[in-house]
Amino acid sequence: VMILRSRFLDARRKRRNFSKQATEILNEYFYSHLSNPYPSEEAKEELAKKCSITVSQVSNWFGNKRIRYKKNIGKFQEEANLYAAKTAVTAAH
Amino acid sequence: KISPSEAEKDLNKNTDTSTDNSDNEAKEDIKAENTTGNWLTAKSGRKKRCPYTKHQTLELEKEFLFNMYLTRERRLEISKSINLTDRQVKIWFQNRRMKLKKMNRENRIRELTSNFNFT
DNA sequence: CTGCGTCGTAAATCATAGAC
DNA sequence: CGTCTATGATTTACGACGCA
Repeated sequence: VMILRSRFLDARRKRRNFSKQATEILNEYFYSHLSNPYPSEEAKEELAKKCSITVSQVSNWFGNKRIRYKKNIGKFQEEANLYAAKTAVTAAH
Repeated sequence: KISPSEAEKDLNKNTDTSTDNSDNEAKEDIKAENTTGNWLTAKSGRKKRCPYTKHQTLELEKEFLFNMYLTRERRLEISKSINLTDRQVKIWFQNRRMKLKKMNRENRIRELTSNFNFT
């Protein structure tokens, strides 16, 4: 038990990139709210749950995303189009 | 409760309702200028972030251990001794308290999670 | 009105996972 | 495998708001 416990606690120490699904969900929200990409506390909680990460991590992600997007919109254009198309389809039905 | 920092956002807010249905066509114009809203408005005249030295951080950290809140006098002494403005010291303590709060929050959650998994 | 408190964030910087 | 860059986290600095 202690071994499992320490393993669990250690695992938490190393930063891992988020899963592809999590990033997918975060990006969907970001690009579908591009005019005001500031999720409310409630929205953050929901995103955190869906992504299996913490609310703080959601905040970090949006903070990083906003500043990096702003710093180089061109670099994100492809990604933006991709998610725009995706949400358009979703919205369509 | 709804209040938290809504003010700043209000400044950038736009009428979403208009975005939903939108009558496309002229979209391109709107898009080109407005897709990103005004949220990228840069903050003006802000001092550039300047990482503190190890010594400065250590002194601040030591003082924080002694007391989380500073009197004006103590703040002045410290700022002078480590060559920071007293405003910087004030803000450092504010940020440090927020950091502590966050750490406590995380520890609490972690403990609950641990119990769930191992007891 | 002053003045310091929290809260949420911008922006720069740090650390290192991971892509190549 | 060693280099780098992208990515998540942390560190300064404020603006907006609160309370005494």
